[in-house]
Amino acid sequence: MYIDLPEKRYYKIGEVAKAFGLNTSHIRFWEKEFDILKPKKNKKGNRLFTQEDLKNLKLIYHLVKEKGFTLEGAKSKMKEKPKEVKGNHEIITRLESIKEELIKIKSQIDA
Amino acid sequence: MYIDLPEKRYYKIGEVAKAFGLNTSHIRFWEKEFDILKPKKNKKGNRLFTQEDLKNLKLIYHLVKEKGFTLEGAKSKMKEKPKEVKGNHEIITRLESIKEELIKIKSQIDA
DNA sequence: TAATTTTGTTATTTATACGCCACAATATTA
DNA sequence: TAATATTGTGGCGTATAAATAACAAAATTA
Repeated sequence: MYIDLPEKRYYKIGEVAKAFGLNTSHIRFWEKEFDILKPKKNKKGNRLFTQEDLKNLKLIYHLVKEKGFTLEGAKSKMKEKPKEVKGNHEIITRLESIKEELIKIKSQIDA
Repeated sequence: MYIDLPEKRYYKIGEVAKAFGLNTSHIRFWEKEFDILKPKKNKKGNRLFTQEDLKNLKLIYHLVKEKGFTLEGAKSKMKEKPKEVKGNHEIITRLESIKEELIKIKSQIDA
């Protein structure tokens, strides 16, 4: 999952969905399920996802799709250990991006 | 969950089910799902649950019913981090029983 | 022996986690 | 401008997962 998105202030639901390989209904469904996921809305009601929202979404994705929690399990995990969960997940995310970097460097050396 | 069972070598499925508040179908269902759960059988085919089986069942129960893992999530968690999972769970179990003890002691002091 | 429990297999039920569609409003592209 | 695309809300449909029930035969227990 998670194709890189360009850096910007707000993302539309379609971009977000595509980046995660989910459809927009799915994103909105998770939004109903998870209190943590609360994108702003503009005057017309369109969702504006911030980087922070993306982080939260990524966390949900991680727990549900990668760790194998039920939605309820993921919710209570986030409620009970918000710091641990968020902290761990940020560390994992950072390590993953470093890994990407290293792989790129390696491929350059090989070339 | 988990009413105490008397100490003995083997437990029948009915006793086990009652102790966990599950029905026997459920136990057999989990047995099919989780490789880790493999009670012996006597010559006639009746299940004989050992203490070790109970531990494993307790662990499954913990992950699925208390932590909120899907069955798949619980399986892969046990596969990927068997020591961590088992170790943690044993520690939790021991601490819980110590807690029980302490509560008993406290109630005696209060009296 | 009679009552209860257990067996494996299969069927059924319930719960979870979405997917899809309708319809309207707005935005983008040709 | 016209056609196409995107977003919204809301509701209904559904695939899969998870749990339970049903069954007759065999075993165990009282």
